[in-house]
Amino acid sequence: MEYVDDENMAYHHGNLKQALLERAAEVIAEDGLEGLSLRGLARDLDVSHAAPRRHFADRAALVAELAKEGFRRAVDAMNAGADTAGADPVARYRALGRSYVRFAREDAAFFRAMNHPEVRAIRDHALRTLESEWFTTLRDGAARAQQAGWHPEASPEALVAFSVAGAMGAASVFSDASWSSLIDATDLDALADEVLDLIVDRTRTTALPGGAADDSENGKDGDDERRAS
Amino acid sequence: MEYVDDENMAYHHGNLKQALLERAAEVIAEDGLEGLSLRGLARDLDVSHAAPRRHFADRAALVAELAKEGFRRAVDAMNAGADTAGADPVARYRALGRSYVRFAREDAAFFRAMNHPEVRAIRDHALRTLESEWFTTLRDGAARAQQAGWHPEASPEALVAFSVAGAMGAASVFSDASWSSLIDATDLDALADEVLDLIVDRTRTTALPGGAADDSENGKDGDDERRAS
DNA sequence: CGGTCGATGTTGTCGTTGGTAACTCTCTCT
DNA sequence: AGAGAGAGTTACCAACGACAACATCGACCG
Repeated sequence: MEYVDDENMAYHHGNLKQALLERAAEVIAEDGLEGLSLRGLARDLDVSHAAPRRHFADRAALVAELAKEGFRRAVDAMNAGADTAGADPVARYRALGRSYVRFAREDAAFFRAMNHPEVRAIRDHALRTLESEWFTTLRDGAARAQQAGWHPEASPEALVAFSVAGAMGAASVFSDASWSSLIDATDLDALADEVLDLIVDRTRTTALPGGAADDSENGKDGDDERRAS
Repeated sequence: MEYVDDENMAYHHGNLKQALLERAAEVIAEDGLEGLSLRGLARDLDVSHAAPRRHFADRAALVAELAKEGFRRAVDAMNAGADTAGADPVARYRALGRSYVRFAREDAAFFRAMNHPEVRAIRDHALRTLESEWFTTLRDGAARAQQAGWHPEASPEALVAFSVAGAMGAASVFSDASWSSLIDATDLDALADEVLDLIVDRTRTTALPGGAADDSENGKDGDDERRAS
């Protein structure tokens, strides 16, 4: 089965599975998940309508695969973002959220797939595992931020629920053109940063005896990357 | 056309339109929007598969009608909630959010309909108007809270985006069993209240010279109703 | 070198759904 | 009484997901 390297082959498509996933992401980016059909994908790739079945048991399996990739990308982006934010747990936590919102905006097709009700109803084990991995990433970030003095008065469960709600809400609002259009803003990325400052409110951080949270005063825009859209 | 009063009539169903909407809400509550089909509704109501067409041009029109009702209920609930919260704009704003989350939990079928991607893509004028009415309710609440001293440092646009994100995020998380299951909590209503306290952080309210915001010290649980789930 | 075999793709078919058209029944109004 | 509108019915079509049976290609093995 190792005759695949890069390009197309005669009868066998060569890498139909990957091609299906890529085309599906394009379709979702254009028309949303509702506009995705297996037969449509097959047409777009010039294969027969039953060809996709060799690679995905059903439509749900295909979109589950996209959602899984989405969770992987989200977690990677969040970890990478946190790592560029330095050592302060609160700054790292904010970068976590910032990277997630950015992921939702840039990889909107994957974000949509992950959060579509139709996909959320899928009980695929690998998918749920990746979802809980994403959740754990966010939860641990919140816990570490709290240990560093952020919102010490809040219960850990409330803080994690607040984190999920804030991350999901911000990502949804800023990745959905229909929501953004209600908001009067020219630079959505800058606005997203302001919203993140309201979620990760540094004034609610009490300095702790340990010196780990000391460099939190490099300003609210401590992250090094700025987008130029 | 006034032979309709309460119950069924022989050949004509009598109030098929309302029956369709009610049954549709039930189906959505059970199986989500994905499980809703016009033919299924017709079967459930013992009418022919084409009967719904007399009342709804297509499936989108039916679910748009549900979504519209959802926005009406949400706005009503939010206004009613604010009115029970007294005069302090910050308390009113918090009650606004609290009522919205509560609406999302109690009228989950309508909430799902309002926020389903398939419905969000509908360009129905009345629907969009009601959506923007909901948005305005939230925006005005946030603006008044800010005028009363809440988050004076934030830009109005950021504050409204933060409000939408927080409200949508909290409502989504607490109305979706699959999300709630990730969070370790026994009393979701109490947890939702804690999350609301994190969103509407009263410690970020600076007392203003005008006395309008003076009675804000009736505590964070100033709302009179408590749910017993 | 020829044959088997599994992976991959194709054609054909079925049931369900949304959507449309043409027809029928019932009530109302003149 | 009869026209006409409202509401429901039957019949039909296209698209889709799913499934089964068949065909083709390359790999591997004797």
